[in-house]
Amino acid sequence: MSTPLHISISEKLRHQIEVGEYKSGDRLPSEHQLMETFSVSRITARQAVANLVSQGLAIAYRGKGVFVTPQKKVTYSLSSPLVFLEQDMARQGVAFSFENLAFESVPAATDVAAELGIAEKSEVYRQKKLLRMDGAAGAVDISYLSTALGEALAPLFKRQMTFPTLAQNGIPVERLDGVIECTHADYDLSGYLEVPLGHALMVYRYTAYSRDQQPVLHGSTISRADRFCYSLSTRSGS
Amino acid sequence: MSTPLHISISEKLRHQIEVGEYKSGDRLPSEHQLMETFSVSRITARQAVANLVSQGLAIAYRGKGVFVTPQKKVTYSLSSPLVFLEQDMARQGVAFSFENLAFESVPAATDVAAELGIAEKSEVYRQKKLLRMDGAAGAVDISYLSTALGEALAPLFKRQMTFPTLAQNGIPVERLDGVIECTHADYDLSGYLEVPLGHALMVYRYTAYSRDQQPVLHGSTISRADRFCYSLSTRSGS
DNA sequence: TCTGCCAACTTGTTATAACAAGTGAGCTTA
DNA sequence: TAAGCTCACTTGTTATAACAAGTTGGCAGA
Repeated sequence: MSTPLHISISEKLRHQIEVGEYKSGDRLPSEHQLMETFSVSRITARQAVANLVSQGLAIAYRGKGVFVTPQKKVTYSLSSPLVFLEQDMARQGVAFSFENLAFESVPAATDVAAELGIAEKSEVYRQKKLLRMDGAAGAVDISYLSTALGEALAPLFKRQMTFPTLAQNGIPVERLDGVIECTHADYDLSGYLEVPLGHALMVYRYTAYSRDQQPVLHGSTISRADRFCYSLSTRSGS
Repeated sequence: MSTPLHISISEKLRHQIEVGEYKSGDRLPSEHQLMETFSVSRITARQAVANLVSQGLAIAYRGKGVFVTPQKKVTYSLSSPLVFLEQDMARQGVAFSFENLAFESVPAATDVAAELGIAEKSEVYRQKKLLRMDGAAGAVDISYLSTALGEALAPLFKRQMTFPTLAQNGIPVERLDGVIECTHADYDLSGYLEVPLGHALMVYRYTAYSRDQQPVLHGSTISRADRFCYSLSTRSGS
């Protein structure tokens, strides 16, 4: 066996949770029951449970047992996770505008598929944008953004693409107390989405260029529905 | 001993990381070395290391060792994580305003201290706000918010408290294409913060009330600096 | 010198064992 | 009946032990 026993067991339990065999708030088998069911030691059974707990799918209470993490509807609010680079620029007092280059259906690249948890080359939607910095010396293209959307998010983006604000290819920007604030009007998809737990929704990538067209920053944001509402992880490097 | 050995050991290691005794990318003592240093079994030494790994402070490589998670500057953007409830309301087309009730230094409650990773009853800053919904029938208090801030964030909030927009006890709200959008002017703390890895920064709590003053929603958001930029987890329930 | 193997060291997995500590049902006792 | 205790069950902590598997440096041999 290449896969460890505790992984097999926790994956089996995770599957049972996902298909509803164990529902929200249900008690999972005790360590002793797992030992007998899978003929493993307590260490292994414990490790399997620990995997689920560390991933937030279960909570353990001493003396009581291990329970599926109680959850209500998992809603995914669509506005904030989309605006990392834009917010950063706005905060630095940089005026900018966008040009939407493409919104197309493409096969998922290997790394994107891995991050979204879907099969390689399955269909994702890619939104490409050009970010222009509007300086005194005229507009300069400083960024290229590529957003890969999974199935769950794509329909909302498609609908949004027909909105007037997006058709104008620009983001309303206004000045407030000396701080330029992006209002994200074209990002406000005004809705919630019920999505599977742990499901990655979007890979958001950008490359920022200096004024002499040298790349100075790569970044990526993966938005993921977790047991609460959603989590973001942003990695940026030179 | 009330505190488990593996907790003591991982806390000691965490402290050594935080004071720079082990720097970013350094190799931590091996399990065998920890066994000898602290006179514990390998299970305990392993558990101590696992604590650090699960918190993102260290990464283990089989055959090589355990290393402090390499990190660049970890910057914490201050605007987005503060506006969950407010954004939700704005998206639903509800006009609202705030009243700041208090900004005070208080001892951390047990659960808050646990979430912030600080000692119980150590000092945190609590901001209390009353959220008013402005309906046709007049203003109704619908929410009570309590934000507990750790040491890292508190100074910025203190400075912010003197800003004119906050002194007016309201958030600028404006109408855009039929959607009321909160501009978060008083939340834009316009700065970055370098914070320790894995450090929880803020516990943001709110309770929403229906018009007949019945509580209908509790929520909490913990913002935490992780090895990328930051992560948010929001839990809401009835 | 270069190649290849091996030994030492590392973390990962798994088993057996014992005690600690929290929970809850049920029984005993007043 | 009601209070309190006990016991069975639960997870938490810790020890000893062995093997698996990945890494690295050194040594032997070509």
